[in-house]
Formats: sequence, structure tokens, C-alpha cells
Amino acid sequence: MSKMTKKNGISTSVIKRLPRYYRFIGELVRQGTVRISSGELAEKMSLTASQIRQDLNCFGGFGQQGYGYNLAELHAEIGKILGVSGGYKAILIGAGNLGRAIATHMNFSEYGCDLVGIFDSDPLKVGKETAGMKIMSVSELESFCAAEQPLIAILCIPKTAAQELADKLISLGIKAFWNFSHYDIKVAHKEATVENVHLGDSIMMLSYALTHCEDDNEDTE
Amino acid sequence: MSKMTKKNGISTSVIKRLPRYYRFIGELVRQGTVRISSGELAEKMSLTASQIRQDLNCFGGFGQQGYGYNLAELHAEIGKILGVSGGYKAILIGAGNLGRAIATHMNFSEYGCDLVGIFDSDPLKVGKETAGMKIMSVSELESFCAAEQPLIAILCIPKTAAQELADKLISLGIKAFWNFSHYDIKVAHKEATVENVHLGDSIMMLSYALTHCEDDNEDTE
DNA sequence: ATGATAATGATAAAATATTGACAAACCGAA
DNA sequence: TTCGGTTTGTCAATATTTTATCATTATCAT
Repeated sequence: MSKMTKKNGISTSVIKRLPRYYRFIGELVRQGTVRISSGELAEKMSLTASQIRQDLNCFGGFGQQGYGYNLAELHAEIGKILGVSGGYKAILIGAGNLGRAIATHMNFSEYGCDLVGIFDSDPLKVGKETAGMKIMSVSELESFCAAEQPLIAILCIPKTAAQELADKLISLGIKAFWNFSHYDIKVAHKEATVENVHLGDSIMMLSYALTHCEDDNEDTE
Repeated sequence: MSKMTKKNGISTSVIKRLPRYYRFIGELVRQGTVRISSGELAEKMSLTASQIRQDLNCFGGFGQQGYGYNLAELHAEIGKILGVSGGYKAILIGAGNLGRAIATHMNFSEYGCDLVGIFDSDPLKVGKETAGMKIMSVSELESFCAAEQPLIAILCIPKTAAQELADKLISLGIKAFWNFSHYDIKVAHKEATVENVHLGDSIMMLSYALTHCEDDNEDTE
């Protein structure tokens, strides 16, 4: 059992595809589609039918031979696996441009989360209102966490502050980090989950692609 | 030559690791470190030395046996591969919370890009100033692209508008999309590169982890 | 200069992930 | 109810990615 596997035996390759399945299937449900075959879904998602069947089978057989998958049921099942009804309390630290945008832009409840507090270290920001709540001082973190027991921390802070704050938040009971700082925070094994969102890394992939797109010659099978 | 390989024969698995290398190595250079061995770097990045050597060797041997890698040189080389000096012109469409945050928060030049225009379809937003430039109307896109010839489009728009706009932008010469809309845009093969940033997918991974973290029992090798 | 030590680059092996193939199961119509 | 057509779940085969090993080459102290 190695790097790419999780305790339950399901590889992270599979897990990482789940939100995308959830998104596509949700859209189909919204459009009123009732059922779908792995082949049709594969077509829509640019995957192979085999992969879809194999992925879904990691969690049990949701399909019916000769029929396909019932979309509403499948959507609910994947949602259950992902924990989209978890309602996990989240706090956001760093009410700069990005932090405020995340706070207002994200539909947290849709993703199993509930934003319950926003914090900043800048006295000028403390007290101001964003996303319908007052920005608190980071000095209030301790008492707030003791009272509310949030599990998720969203870090929109400079990289210099990231690791220290993460350590503190773990001591306050945080179990998951959504990290937008330009720094890979380190946590002790199983202390917490970290999801890094490195926007810089992401946009560099475009620079890479543009820099190399002239080499588009051979694509021989 | 299959799914996970690019024309030049370098797998996307490798490419996707490059920005992270660039980030770590850049930090070490900034700290004044001159050289490093694959083993030390592996330790810092939580990778194997083998993987680092193999990755770097895809682009040629930057190291010296018995010595290791010269960090400044390595940083420059990876930067060159990633195209961080490309200065590719980018436009941003959708000046909502997220769009404005991206515009002001990202240090584009650091990543090989140059934000040259911001657009929105809302007449109330057009004319307002963000990130040091006036928001333009999407109706001006055509003439603007003809004049400036940007290659990158950053989409911070609702999913309902995404595909249609993407098609239009391709016809205006856009070759790369940084897509924040909750929709996987489709482009014809080799017409353009798409980098999807699905923040919803990302945060759901945390819900998943929290939902399943009780199953933390066996981790038997 | 020389030898002990260190570290790469390359190759081979192991581990994972993806795809293909097919029997078993189901649907739906007659 | 039975039969043809469909589609899953599973297993086997490929392909890819990651890790381990090792010979070769360089460094550094003497």
C-alpha cells in the first residue's frame, strides 16, 4: 500500500475524479436526464467507459446491466461519498483581495462546508464586513475555535506567515487546510489534510504550453 | 504515445511537477543556498531523489556527479522550460469578486504573463477601475484582440456563458484559457490549451477527507 | 596527483493506473 | 415468458509512472 492509496484502499487517482463526476452528473440531473450509460457519460466527459465503470465500482455497483445508471441516484451516492452534506465549519484567515473573493464567491454549502468566521491580522480590516460577517482579529482565533470548533481553515495569507499559523491552527483543532498561500504547508502525518491551490503553478502551465506549442509536429501513434 | 504524453515525449506528470520545483528552488536561491543534491531537495519537497533526478533528466543533465545541482542555474533552466519570461499577453473576462481578486492578487509577470485588459458584460461595471486598468465592455473584445493580440484568456464568468465565450475567443486568436468558471470548456484538438481551476472540486476534497478520516485504522505496508 | 567519498544519469524493476474484453444480468417488446 | 439487444461488473492485458540499483564521473582533502 503506497503513496497513491488511501487507507480504504481507494486510490487518490479515483478520488480526485469524483468531484468532476459529481459536477457533470449534477448538471445532467438538473437538465432532467434520468439515466445514462457509461459509454454516453464517457463521451460527454472525454473519458473511457471502462474508466467510469471501474471508478464507480470502487464504491459499489450503482448501475444496472442492460440499463445503465440512474442519474439522480448516482448523483446522491457520489455526493454521499464526497460528504457534500457534511456542513463542516470553516474559517478563513486573510481578508485580502483573494480572501474576500473566496468568501463571497464560493457557495460553500454546496460543497459540504459552512463558512463561520473570517479573520485578519490587519487592525484596519478588523471590524469591516465581508460576505455578511464581520472580520475578526487573529487574536480572537483561540477563543473562537474553542467555541465553534471549526474543522477547516482557508489560508489566504502571505507565505511567510503560513507555516506558523498552520501549526497554531492544528493546535486549535483544525483538521483540514485549503491553502492559497504560495507555500506548501507541512503537517505531521494524519494530523490534518492539506489541499494546496497554487494559482501560480496553474497559470505557469499555460506559459509552458504557449512556449512549446510550436513543437506541434509529430503526433504519430 | 498515449494520453499522458505530449508531443515532445515528456509526460504531463513531469510537467505538472515543474512549477513546484521552480517554486522550491526559487525560495532556496532567495535564501542564498548555492547548491543541493537530489537527496536534500527530495527531503525538502517530500519526494524521492530518484524522481527528482528522473524529472530533471527529461530536459537534460543539469547536475554534476559528486556535486549536485547548482540552484541558480537550475532555477533559470526550469524557468526557461516553463516560459516564465514569455510575457504572454492575457485578458480577463468577468470582473466579479473572483475576477477582480485574480487581477489584483496575481503577480502575472512572475509567471510569464502580462494582464493587458479586463472585460465585463455588466454596463454598471464597465468604466470602473480595477488592478490599475479600466474595465471594458465585452463588445470591445473583438477590436481589442485585433489590436493587442493577447494569447491568454482568464475566464471568471458564469458557467452558462463559458462555452460560447470560449468559442468566440478562439476565433479572436486566444490560444490558452485559464478557466475559473464552473464548467469544463471544450476546445477542438490543439486549438488551444485549457487549464481548469475548479475551486469547488478542490474544496470537496476536504469534505471527502473529513468524512472519511475516521477510517484511519490500518496503514499496513 | 591520487584516492576516498559523494552524487548523478541511466537502466531495470516494481508499483499503479488505464484500457480492453467478455460473461452474466437486466430491460423491454412481442 | 422468452428472446434479442444492451450494458454492467470483473478480470486480464497494457501502458504509464515511480522507485531502486549501480556504474560512471566528479569533487575535495591531502
